[in-house]
Amino acid sequence: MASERKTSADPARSLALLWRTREPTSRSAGTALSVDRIVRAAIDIADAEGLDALTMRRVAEALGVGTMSVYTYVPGKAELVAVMIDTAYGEMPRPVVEGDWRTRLERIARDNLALYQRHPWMLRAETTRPVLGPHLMAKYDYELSAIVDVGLTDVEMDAVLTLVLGHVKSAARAASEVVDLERETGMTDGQWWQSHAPWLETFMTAGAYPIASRVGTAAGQQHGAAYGPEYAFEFGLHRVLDGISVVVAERAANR
Amino acid sequence: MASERKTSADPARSLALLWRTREPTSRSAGTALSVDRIVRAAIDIADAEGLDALTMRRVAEALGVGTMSVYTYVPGKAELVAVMIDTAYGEMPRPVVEGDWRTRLERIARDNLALYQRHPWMLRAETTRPVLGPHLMAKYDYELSAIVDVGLTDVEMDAVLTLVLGHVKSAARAASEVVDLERETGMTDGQWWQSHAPWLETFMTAGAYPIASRVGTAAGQQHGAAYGPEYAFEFGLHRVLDGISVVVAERAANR
DNA sequence: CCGCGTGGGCGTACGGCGTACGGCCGCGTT
DNA sequence: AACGCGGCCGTACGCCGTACGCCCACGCGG
Repeated sequence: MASERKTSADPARSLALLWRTREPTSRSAGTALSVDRIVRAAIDIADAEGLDALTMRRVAEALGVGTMSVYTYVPGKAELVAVMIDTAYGEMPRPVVEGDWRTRLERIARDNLALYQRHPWMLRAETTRPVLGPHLMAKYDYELSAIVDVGLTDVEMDAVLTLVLGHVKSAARAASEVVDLERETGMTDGQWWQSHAPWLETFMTAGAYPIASRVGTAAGQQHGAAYGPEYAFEFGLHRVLDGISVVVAERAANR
Repeated sequence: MASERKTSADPARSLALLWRTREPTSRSAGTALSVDRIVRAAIDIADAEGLDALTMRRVAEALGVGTMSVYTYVPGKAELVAVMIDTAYGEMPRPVVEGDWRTRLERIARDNLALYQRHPWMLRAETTRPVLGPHLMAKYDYELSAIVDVGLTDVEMDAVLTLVLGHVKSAARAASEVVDLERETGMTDGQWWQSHAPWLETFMTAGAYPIASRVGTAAGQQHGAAYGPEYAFEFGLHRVLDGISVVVAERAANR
């Protein structure tokens, strides 16, 4: 079962780790381990095999050291995951995008989707409070800059970003579920449905859930699975941007 | 760490459990345990102490039986959680709402938010494929009926619901994080920020992240924490509904 | 040049998890 | 009255995160 949190009681320790406040002593120069090497190894494992495969023993093994050596650099697993998350944010592109705010926001949404596709474990790890590392700050700053001049209040800008990123995360999660259900059961999404459908029909007395049956099969088969999540992402994104346009237009009119 | 899934290889067993296909034999009449009693106990534990506190030993203890007795009625923990989820869906109200589709969708969003507030563990448990139990079907059917006559295609109706419910879940998750961070650290959201802020300022060299700093403090202090998540929910919901209005109007015009 | 303190590395162990396995026992059926 | 089957559950296994304390080599002050 998920856990995380627990520790983190000491803000100084956690934040110092995220911000890498630790000038390398002459002593630690020639050591085998470092926070960076540990984080890199951990991300590789999580990318390749998912968050469940990420154990402290596994990380240590990948680095060729004893399990407990990892704890020399990282207070615990929760903190390791936090640094992994901030590191992943650091990899994101932050291009200067020509065009209007809508173009920029759409680009941001797609970049975030790509992030979650590259690191699906983030979808299950980001549960607690935001990490407050340097790369998250940079990301937040960059994303705000895309809409800073459209006439919204600061609070509204934050809410807009929250909305867009929330949608991306939801859609990414749906897509990721399809993928790793496939990995775990060895069946495609379509095959999974086919194996469950006959049983479902057995239970559902005819005529119960009429709308659900019609829409469910339509939604299921029209975009024959695997393309489903992408459709949901695109549809939702355009709806969300349309909705934001309304406030933006309001503000522009009142100016 | 989170796990779930694993088992579930056998659709028949899982679905039969969800749909309670199991006529009570004369033998099982006077038994102490039942799927319902187990599920009820499990939901009580998860409601009161969170998903981390939900262990098979704990459930058995609450029922006054041996740990392994639970496995007589439930194949494993993943399946238990699935039944818990479907049961929770069953508690939701499904009133006939007067008014237009927007009124009904808004009501649905609030009902779903209330569900997540009553059962915060669902936010962390619903990760895998939807449960396909009778109550989820009923919920899906009911929610579709709210927008069945606005002129959208079946696929679009599904996407609209996905969008709205996704937003609700994101907002509920944000709100839930505030609550259980408070429970775990014993500090309010404001206190947490105050304890981290001085450290953050130490690390952030002045002038870095200018927009993030301004907007972050504005967003943080204007609606002085604890009210933040509610604002994000309301703001996002109105934006989403506005966005949906646009497609609905398009379809109405083209008819 | 030498001793020593310190910090990196890690072996062992503990408590807790999900659950496989096999046995016991009392009831309903024949 | 005998039987077998299904509810019940004690024990044990292999995982997990991590507390604790030891060893050793290295860098520095004398």
